[in-house]
Amino acid sequence: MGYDNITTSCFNMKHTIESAQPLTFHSDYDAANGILTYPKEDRIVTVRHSGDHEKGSLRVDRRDRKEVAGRFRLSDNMDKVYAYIETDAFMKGATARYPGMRLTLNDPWETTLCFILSQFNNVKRIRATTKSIINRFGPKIYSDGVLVGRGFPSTEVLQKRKVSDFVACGAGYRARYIKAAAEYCTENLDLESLRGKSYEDTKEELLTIPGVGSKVADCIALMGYGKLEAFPIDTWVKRTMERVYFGGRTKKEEAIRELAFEKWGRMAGYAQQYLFWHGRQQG
DNA sequence: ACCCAGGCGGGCG
DNA sequence: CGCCCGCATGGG
Repeated sequence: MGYDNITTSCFNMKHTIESAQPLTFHSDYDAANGILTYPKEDRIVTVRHSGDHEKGSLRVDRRDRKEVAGRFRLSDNMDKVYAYIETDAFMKGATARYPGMRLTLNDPWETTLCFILSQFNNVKRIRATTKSIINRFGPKIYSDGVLVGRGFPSTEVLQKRKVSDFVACGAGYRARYIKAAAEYCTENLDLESLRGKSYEDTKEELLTIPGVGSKVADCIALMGYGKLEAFPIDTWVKRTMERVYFGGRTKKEEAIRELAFEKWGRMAGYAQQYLFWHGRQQG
C-alpha cells in the first residue's frame, strides 16, 4: 500500500474543515493530530496533515491523491485570491484571522443534501442529521473484508425511503424536501449533467429542485460545482454586510448581491466564505 | 422559559 | 410581483 505526500502552502486544515462546508457535516476530524477521514464513493479517505498553514504536507493513500487535491482546491493560488478580494479593511481582517481557509469542492448531490438540511438549522444538528442519514442509508464500505464505514447515499437509494425515515434522522420539516429532491434528481435532473455549465445556468437548474432556493442553490454552485462567482447570502452574511458596508441599515438581498459583485466579482465565493466565518465568530 | 439556527414554499394583498 | 408567515427540533 503506497502513500503520497502532497506539499501545501497557505492551507489551514482546521479552518477549512470547520467552516460549515460539506466536510464539516460528514467527515471526522481529529484536530489535535491533524487526521481527517471521510467517505468518497467506495472508499474511506484518510488525510494526515502536518506542518502549518504556510508550509505543510498531506499524507494520503496514493489512490486518493487526486481526490484530496481536488477536494481542497489545492491548485488555487491563495496569494492571488487574497490580492483579489482584500479590497477593504474588514476583508483583510477576515483573511488575516483565518489564513489558509479554503473553499472545498464536493460531490453535487452530497452538497445538495447537506445544504437542504442547513436551512433554518444550526451546524451541530446539520452534522448529526447528515451523519444519521449516512449511517442508516449509506452503502457499506469494506477494506480487506472489514466494514470500515459507510458512503454517501445516492439519490436512487434515498428516493425509495419514506419521509418519516428522514424525520427519524432528525431532519425535521426538511424531511419532505429530502425525499422530493432525491426523487427529482433521480427522475428529472441529473446533477452530473450540470458540470461545465455557466454559473447562471447552473443556478437556474438547481432552483428547480424542491427545497432549494436562492441561498442553497448558490452554496451548491460554489461548493458542488466550483463556481467561484457564486455568493450565498444567509443570515450571517446579510447581517455582516449590512453592519460593515451599509452602516447597519437593513438591505434587500439584491442590493447586497450587487455590492458583492462590485467588490469581489469572480472571487465573490471566496470573499463570502471569509465574510461568513469571520462575521459569525464576531457575533 | 425563550430565542435562534448557513431558508424555503405557499398564500395573501 | 413583493412581503410575510409557519415550520421541526435541539442547542445556548
